[in-house]
Amino acid sequence: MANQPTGENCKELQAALDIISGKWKPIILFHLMENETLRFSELQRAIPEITKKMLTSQLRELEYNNIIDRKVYQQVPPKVEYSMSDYGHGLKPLLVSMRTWGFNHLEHLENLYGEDNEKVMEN
Amino acid sequence: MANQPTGENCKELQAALDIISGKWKPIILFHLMENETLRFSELQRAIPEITKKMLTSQLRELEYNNIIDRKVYQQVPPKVEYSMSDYGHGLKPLLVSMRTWGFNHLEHLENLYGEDNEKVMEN
DNA sequence: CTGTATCCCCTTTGATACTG
DNA sequence: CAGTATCAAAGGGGATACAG
Repeated sequence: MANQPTGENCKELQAALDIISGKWKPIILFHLMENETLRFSELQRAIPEITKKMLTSQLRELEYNNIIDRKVYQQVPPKVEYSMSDYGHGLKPLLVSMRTWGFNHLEHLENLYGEDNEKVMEN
Repeated sequence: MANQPTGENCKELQAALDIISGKWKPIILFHLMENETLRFSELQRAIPEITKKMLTSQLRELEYNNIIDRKVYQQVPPKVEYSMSDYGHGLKPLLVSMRTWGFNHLEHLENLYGEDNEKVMEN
């Protein structure tokens, strides 16, 4: 997220990529798009392999970018709910377009390199 | 590009992201979208900060994914031309959508956090 | 001119323990 | 429950030298 030279032309594209790229952001976004609101622990259960640290940091980035809302209930034990923000819903069409293109691309790669080929591409 | 858990749901989205994310791929793609064909050295001049190693590896990935074509002229000194493939042109609308969203998002961030704020976000 | 081959660094991600 | 703190590992990216 720091050093992107990208010659003045595509800093906008990079801005978009910063939101949705990363190992966990896509799946977090999909869960929040499908679920209205989710608690921290519900997200953890939905994405079992993620650590609290990563879940926290990715949620914080999305919140900073106003894609999601974070609602804290002042109670013990704590309860925090995450949901897409109004603004964040504007990201949905883009995500859907990307998923569609990606779906077709995976098919395209199969046609090129065969059925059960995992992307090997060593070096 | 390796370990993406992404729970079966958004491997398609990840597939799309794999193509266009990375420090150099967006700018490489934009240059190739604007120029029909470019030689290796022309790309280097267009993106002065990139090293040969990175330029080579990113071009190879794009070629592997059939986004760009690589044409080698068997001559001395060597001459290699890169261009978007027919298939690769199908990526253009998506890239444009992302740039548009990113443009608006940068504006959105300005409204939220002020004019000359670089994204600070420590921690 | 168009690359490869090494070696090094830095950022991102992960494991684990601790806290209000 | 919802995090933070600390330390370690991994992978992407960079500097430089060499090669066909």
